[in-house]
Amino acid sequence: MEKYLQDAIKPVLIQLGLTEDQIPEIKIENPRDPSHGDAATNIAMLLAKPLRKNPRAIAEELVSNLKLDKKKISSVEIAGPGFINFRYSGDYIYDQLHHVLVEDEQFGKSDLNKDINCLVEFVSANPTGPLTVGHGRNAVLGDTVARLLEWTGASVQREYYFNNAGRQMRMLGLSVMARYHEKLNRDFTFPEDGYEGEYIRDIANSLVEEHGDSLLNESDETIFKEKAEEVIFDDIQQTLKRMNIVMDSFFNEKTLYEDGSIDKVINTLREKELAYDKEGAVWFKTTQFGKDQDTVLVKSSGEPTYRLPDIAYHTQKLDRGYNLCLDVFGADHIDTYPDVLSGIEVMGYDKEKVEVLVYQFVTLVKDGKPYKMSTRKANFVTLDELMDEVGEDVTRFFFLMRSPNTHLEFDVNQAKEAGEKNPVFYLQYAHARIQSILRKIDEISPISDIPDLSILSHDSEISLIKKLLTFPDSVALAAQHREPHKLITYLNELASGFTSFYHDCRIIGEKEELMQARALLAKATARVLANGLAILGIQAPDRM
RNA sequence: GCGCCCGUAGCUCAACUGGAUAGAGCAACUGCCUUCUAAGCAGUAGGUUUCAGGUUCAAGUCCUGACGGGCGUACCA
Repeated sequence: MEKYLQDAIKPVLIQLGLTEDQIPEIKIENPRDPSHGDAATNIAMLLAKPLRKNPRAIAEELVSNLKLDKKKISSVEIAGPGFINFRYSGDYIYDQLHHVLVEDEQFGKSDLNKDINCLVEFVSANPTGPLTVGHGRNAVLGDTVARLLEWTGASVQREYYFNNAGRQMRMLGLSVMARYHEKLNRDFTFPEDGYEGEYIRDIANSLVEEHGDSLLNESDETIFKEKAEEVIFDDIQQTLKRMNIVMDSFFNEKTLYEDGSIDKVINTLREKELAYDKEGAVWFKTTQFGKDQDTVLVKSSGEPTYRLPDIAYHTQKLDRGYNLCLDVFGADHIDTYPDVLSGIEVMGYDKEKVEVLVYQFVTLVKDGKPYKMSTRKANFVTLDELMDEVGEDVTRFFFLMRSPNTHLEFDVNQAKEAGEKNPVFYLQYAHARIQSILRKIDEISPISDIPDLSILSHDSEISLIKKLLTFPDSVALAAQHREPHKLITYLNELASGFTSFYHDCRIIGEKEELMQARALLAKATARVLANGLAILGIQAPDRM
């Protein structure tokens, strides 16, 4: 419809004497206030300046020359400072409602992003411990944005990037080793920055079960580290699966050393004189790209910092043919992003193809007080614990509920409430309620596929239908902004629209024709709720 | 100090990226279950969008400055 209106308006503007490039983008939007019609454009106001005319006069001229299909648009009004408001005709609305039912599980999909071949990299927690609440937001955001992109036609790959070498992993191995000795009542020294979580003991215990005391003579931590990695990765994958997340690939940072990507980056930077040696380390001239300081790429110990593999990783991703690399990470990593972009640009890649989705931190709140969380110490809350407490659907929903750009306060008490206070159930309840009605109708008189929908004329019916029709727009909007919460806002409005309808209009007990039409409207609503919840990765239950 | 993000109802947050009378949920108050699920509905109250300027037909949204909060600013990831 949006396109239809744009295509109708454009020739009129040309007719009014404007050239192709004088015409600004013709924006069609859904007015907030339904009394302003179903679609509106501000084009007349935008043209006021170049045409040096009163916007209302432009609007009038435009409207009088506009040829619109009566079957689609029933009225056009000029309002306020020069808005042009369009109202859909009944025929159009009923036809589109029918369309929802025909498309069914596909309704809401588009080919908006059909040219995008995207790699979404997310979670990417190193296997040093179970996923925590902090990772939760990352995981759910990444997965849901991936789903949104898929719904808009993109082809999407989900990848988990990790590093199982380096200091942190060594520390993990040493921690397990210490616990192993502890378990066998031997002397042990727990490393100073070791991992203190209880899970380390579990890993050590299972080593005792498998190997008895035969590992006591192991002089280095390797075997402990490997066991830890295996157990922890297993645990992480289970947690992800529980959250409805399945990765397509896991990418080990080590690969970048093996395939020469790392050397290539260093060499290229040196050739371009953007990398240099100082005090035994290799530095990247980030000051050339507007930074206050140059940054270290390779430490004097010979170990690279994370920035170097990060750059190599991105070039590698682009080499694999993706035209969009979407990285999801927390606000604390924001500073590395410009360096990576500078790096890949120097390497001759298009930095426009790399996009970052940054999210702010999560605070868990319980009984009105924030949880204290420190990752290294034992007092973090794992994602599994959180899901045990509030459930998987609620967990996903809460992480998606807010704009990624604002801090998220996760109120555990509110999340635990089975009803009223919990916004997830509102959506699921609406769906379950409709299914229940449909089951009952099915017993009385099975729903026909082609009732006369034009019998639907109550305000609640009409506004519900119109709400249903904007679902694809809402999916597209959320996808383009990479902001799933926009879809949640929509679904809340939809559910609210349904409950008003439910309140105002009875279905069962009305005369056959009306019951059939209303049943179909309810069915379409359930479909859209289910599709929306599917994008969010949340169940749409048939009974509650 | 510098960089990024944020400041909207008592609380948690929206506001289609510059549009028309700033909206939801929770908390408070008033009604509504003999009828399709009350995990619900209808209504009341709650605002100088932190403050001060500016840009324009139009500013919560853009610009400048202040104030307040978060994160970063490592040869940690």
